[in-house]
Amino acid sequence: MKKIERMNAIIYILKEKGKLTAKEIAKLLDVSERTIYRDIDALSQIKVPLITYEGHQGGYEIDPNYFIPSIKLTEAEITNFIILLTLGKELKVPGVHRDYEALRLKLLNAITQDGSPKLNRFLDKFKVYINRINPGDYVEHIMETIIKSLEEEKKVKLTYYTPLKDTLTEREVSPYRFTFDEGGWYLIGYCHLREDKRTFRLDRIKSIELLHSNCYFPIDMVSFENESKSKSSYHLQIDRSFYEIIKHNDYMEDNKIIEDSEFFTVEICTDYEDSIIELALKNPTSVKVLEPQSICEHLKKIVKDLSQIYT
DNA sequence: GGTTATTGATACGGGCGCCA
DNA sequence: TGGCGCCCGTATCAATAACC
Repeated sequence: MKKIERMNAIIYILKEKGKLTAKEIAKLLDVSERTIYRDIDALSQIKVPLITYEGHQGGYEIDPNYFIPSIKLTEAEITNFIILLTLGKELKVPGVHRDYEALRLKLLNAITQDGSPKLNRFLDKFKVYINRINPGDYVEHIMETIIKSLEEEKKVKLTYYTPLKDTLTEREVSPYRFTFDEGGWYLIGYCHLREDKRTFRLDRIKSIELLHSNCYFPIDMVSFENESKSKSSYHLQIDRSFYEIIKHNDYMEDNKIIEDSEFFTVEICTDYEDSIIELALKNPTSVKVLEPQSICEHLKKIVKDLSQIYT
């Protein structure tokens, strides 16, 4: 076993087994105690946080928080990580957006010198467009606080901006879920001020503080876990060739052709009602809403309002 | 084959805990 | 409090392996 391999092995052994004497480590690695002393010395020189206990019942320990960078990534894996990092930046994942450059450089630093420019050329040509909403800045440490609150099941205290009333309110929240939806990040939880479930857009949280008190959810909110957006059924008449274009879109995930003639008559089950309306408005010659009637009426009203404005 | 690095064996000093 | 055992720290020397 090479010295560097043995040094790694000592770290792993101490991480796994806790405190051991040089004699015990030597026995495990089948080398002399003296060799272990030299390895321990070498580890100390490279700032591995070893704890030494001298005397009776002495030995060596390693700081339990010491992180072992044991994963050697291939260039392909690094590329994938940087793509994910870029997605994280474009999705404005709190923290990732802020630390993007430092993280990107760390990953680039892990690949060969000739691999780095190649990857940069690719990244220059890699673009992600998230155009649903464009969230503002997040308050500092929002991500860390949310992660901690969800991990430890502790309440948070928020200062939340409500644009409709142009007001700031302070409220205690028991966080339940952290989600990304239609271009924005949201914290869902039980609001103790409103005594109800609320969804908080992250960029409207103006301050956040982790509280010591445990989360509380009323019994009738236990169904939180199984909650899902209610899906509705829509019947659309769609041009056959246009169907081929849109059939893999999100809102088409749960669709079936119920009549196959000059046009397809398609039943779609989705919670993306806005997308159905937008689809019908943008493509009147290719898409016609048949059901529900409420959507047809809604479309008529939009068209009527538009025709009055743009006479 | 010479040089350098690594390893093993041995010895000694000193810290620490236990115990009479 | 001092002896004892256990262990870490350091030094030295010789043997061996790796490298040029």
